[in-house]
Amino acid sequence: MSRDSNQLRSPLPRPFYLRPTLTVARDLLGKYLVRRIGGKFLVGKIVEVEGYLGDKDPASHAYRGKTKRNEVMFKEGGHLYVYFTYGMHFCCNVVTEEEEKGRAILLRAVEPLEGIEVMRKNRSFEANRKDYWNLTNGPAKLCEAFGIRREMNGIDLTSGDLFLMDGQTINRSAIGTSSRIGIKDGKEKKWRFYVKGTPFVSG
DNA sequence: CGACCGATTGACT
DNA sequence: GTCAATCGGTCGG
Repeated sequence: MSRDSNQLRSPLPRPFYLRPTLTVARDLLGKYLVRRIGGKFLVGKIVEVEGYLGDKDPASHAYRGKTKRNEVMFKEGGHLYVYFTYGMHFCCNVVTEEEEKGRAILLRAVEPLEGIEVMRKNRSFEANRKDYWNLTNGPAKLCEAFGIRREMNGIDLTSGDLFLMDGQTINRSAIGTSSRIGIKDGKEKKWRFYVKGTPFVSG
């Protein structure tokens, strides 16, 4: 990472998130997910996301309206929605568009760039493991690597110590599109986006 | 209230 | 390829 990008470690501004969800989803590819812990940083380049479109989308947690569990999805864009699933895993989403839309983007995979030793510790990797793409190539894996847990549900990504920042521009031709993974309803919607040709995507 | 099951992962046949 | 882990949300009675 260059010195310049170190100096530009500031959150993406609110308007970035207040746009159509699928536009934001494609634009998230190449952006950096950053967590500051004391003076140190965990950084990963986003390489895979999925859009979930609220009441338009039977696969979305927000499909049937606001509940205690999904209320964060109805906040203004730029907040973090963390949910608990399968009795043991956390996954995180970026809320998009204006308040009450219930739309969000699931972060499915990042490429580790900085703070890899901390990520290995958070993921309980054995010292001899060389397959470090397995640190963050799944929605629950990246949450574990970054230490994202229940108590971070609802935080504002435009201020504070967990945020997204500008990163690399991904050419349109380098973006792959597919059905979303792990859902039953809404398979016909091609709302998964990923960077082609990297070993850091899930699956 | 009980039964079912999930935007997953890792271990194992 | 199959399957258990593990628990809170959701839905039917």
